[in-house]
Amino acid sequence: MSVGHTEVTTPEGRRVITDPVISCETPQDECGVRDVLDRLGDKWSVYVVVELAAGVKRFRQLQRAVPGISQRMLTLTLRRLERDGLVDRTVYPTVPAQVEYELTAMGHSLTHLVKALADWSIGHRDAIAQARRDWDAAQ
Amino acid sequence: MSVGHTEVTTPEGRRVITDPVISCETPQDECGVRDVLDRLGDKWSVYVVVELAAGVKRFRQLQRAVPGISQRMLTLTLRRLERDGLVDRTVYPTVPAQVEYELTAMGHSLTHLVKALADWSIGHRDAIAQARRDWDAAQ
DNA sequence: CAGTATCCACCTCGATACTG
DNA sequence: CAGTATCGAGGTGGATACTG
Repeated sequence: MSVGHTEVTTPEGRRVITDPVISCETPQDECGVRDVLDRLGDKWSVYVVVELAAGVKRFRQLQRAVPGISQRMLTLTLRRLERDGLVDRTVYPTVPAQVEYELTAMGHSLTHLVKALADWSIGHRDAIAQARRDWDAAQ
Repeated sequence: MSVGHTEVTTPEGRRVITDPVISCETPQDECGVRDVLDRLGDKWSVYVVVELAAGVKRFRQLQRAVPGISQRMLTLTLRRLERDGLVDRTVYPTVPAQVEYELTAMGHSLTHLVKALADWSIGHRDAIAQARRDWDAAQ
């Protein structure tokens, strides 16, 4: 896979792009970019990752920290993150059960990007909201 | 909204996090972070943004550049990006019609994050794939 | 506390056909 | 070329109830 592009100058002098910027040998797997985006794209992963970025947390602690997430979705989200090697799960055989979640090294390396995304998000939320109002009004 | 956290040291000497890292006055709108993530999370937006990051492109050009995208999804994706103020659409009243798409300034500012994400993705795809194999084998 | 199981509403997306 | 319209399959996520 490659990330790059080819610029061509037309006879009219306009610069246009001819080649795909992301090109894959196997378009089906989409170069593994989807692997990450699927995790970032689902409804809760980013919030869970951001919470865990601050440190180790238990299941209930996470559920309180992420407003609105259901038990089912927190479980699913954590399992997927664990499967992808982004989160470690530690079970303490106490009664009642106690389980700690923490980011792996790979999970932490993703954190910087996620935070940058959150910051961009917050910085542009008003502009986006305004753009939407304008667009909707124009329709 | 705030991005931050509060560390507390327990009587046992363990550091734990008590407060949500992302806290919103209105949990419903999720601080506008979802506004961005929804766009990044859908199946095609990132690819379209990456293609447009390289320069102006027409509809068909985009469709060729993004393997597998249907006419319908390209239209929907572009409309949503346009509505969010990330993409500009210019119609030339020729026959047949010709429409050019390009990133707005805001769209370009998102590009850096998207590229960073794509790079991270590519850099960790093997590690993630391996983690998944391990996890699946353990089940 | 930390889950699992089930059911269901919704929404996204793909395929297909048609239009200016 | 650049769309729109319609249909239908599949997947995501919420509510609820139950368990070790």
